[in-house]
Amino acid sequence: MARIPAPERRDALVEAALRVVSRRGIAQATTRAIVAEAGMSLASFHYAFDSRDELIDELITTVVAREQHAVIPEPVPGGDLREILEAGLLRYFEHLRGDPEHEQAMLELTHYALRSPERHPLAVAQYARYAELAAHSLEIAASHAGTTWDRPMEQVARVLVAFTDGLTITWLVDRDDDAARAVAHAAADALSRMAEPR
Amino acid sequence: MARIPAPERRDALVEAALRVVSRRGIAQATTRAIVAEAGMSLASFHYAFDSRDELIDELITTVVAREQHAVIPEPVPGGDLREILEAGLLRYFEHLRGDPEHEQAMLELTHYALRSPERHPLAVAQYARYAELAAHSLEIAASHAGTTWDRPMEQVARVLVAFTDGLTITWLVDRDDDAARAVAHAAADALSRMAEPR
DNA sequence: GTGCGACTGGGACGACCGTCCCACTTCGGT
DNA sequence: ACCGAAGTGGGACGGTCGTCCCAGTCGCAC
Repeated sequence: MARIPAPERRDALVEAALRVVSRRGIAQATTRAIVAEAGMSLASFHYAFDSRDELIDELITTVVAREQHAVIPEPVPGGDLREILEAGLLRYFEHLRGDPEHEQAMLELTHYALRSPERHPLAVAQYARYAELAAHSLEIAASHAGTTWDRPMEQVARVLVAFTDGLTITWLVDRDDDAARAVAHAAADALSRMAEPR
Repeated sequence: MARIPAPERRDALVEAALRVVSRRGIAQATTRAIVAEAGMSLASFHYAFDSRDELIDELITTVVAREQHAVIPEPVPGGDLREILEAGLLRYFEHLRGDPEHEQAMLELTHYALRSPERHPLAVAQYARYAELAAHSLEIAASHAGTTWDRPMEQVARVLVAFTDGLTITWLVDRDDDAARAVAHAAADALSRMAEPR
């Protein structure tokens, strides 16, 4: 096997772990499965990481830091706030449809982190990151629509995160595209009513 | 040990399994942990069930059939539709706050079912049940408010389920009561705009 | 009361888990 | 050229998992 410095091997293992979690779930993401996915031997795993827990923690941290599927990157030309928000939510939905396993993996990682006190902060950080991305999108949306949020943006962002999450889980279960679009429509409606014309 | 007929033992094991899953997560719901919770010996498990998978399947089926935390059981006297819906969502939120582990367990069971093709229908049935309960609540709400839904109720119910789920996960992560109430408010707002005066 | 089917308990099985050990190979600095 | 550090591979460890076996015990129909 090619000789790879430990730091690079850590990265490769994290990527392999993400693929395994996405494809088979976190319960199946054993050291052996991850190592096989990365094409390494078992010893290389514990040369790069002290433990599986350490890898999972780094996986969550990495994937959260990388998260960028901003809900509203490009505004609808000439649209009002509600239309811009809905377009953003639909854009997220298309992202979800394109890679359902990734969002499923993110959700599983959240629940995994939620189960142990020392990992709970990772889940909190994950959703704080979501809220940050949501706030950024909302800022752009309001600016393009010429409106101002009628309460602290963090609160609006939290609502958007909740709506997005609800859309995700329900669609992952029933794969009902029309229903998901209805959720996006309703969510955009509710959010747009949290703003006032500037 | 007391002699218990197999059918009753099945029930007791399902109840014990639910407690274990709620308290420690489905990954920790091993045959030994469940049997210890139920105060039985390991052999009794496989006398009542062919396999752990069979128990988990029955656990999901049972707990879904029992699910009843209707979102809007009692209408607000004199309130309009939006207020009734918000009161119902807040009622659900109080239920969630009272037993967070149960909702966390339900979510974990969903993700567990989602991971194997033969169990996927269980998750679909779970969310179909949620939608059924939601539809029932919406029916009551609309009737008390003197309004009619402007689209098939199943669609409105699906949106309510998504909103409820989003509220649940985000609150389970950050335990932010005010944020959850804001989600309830926004969700009620969006839903109420899917109805017209009768 | 006796027999037979229902139920119980303890112990064992093979498989798989995370982790570790150690002899070996390769590489970069001198 | 060499030497220590860095990286590699295979195999083994103890532990836990789901499952199974079997000798034993209970309760009920006759």
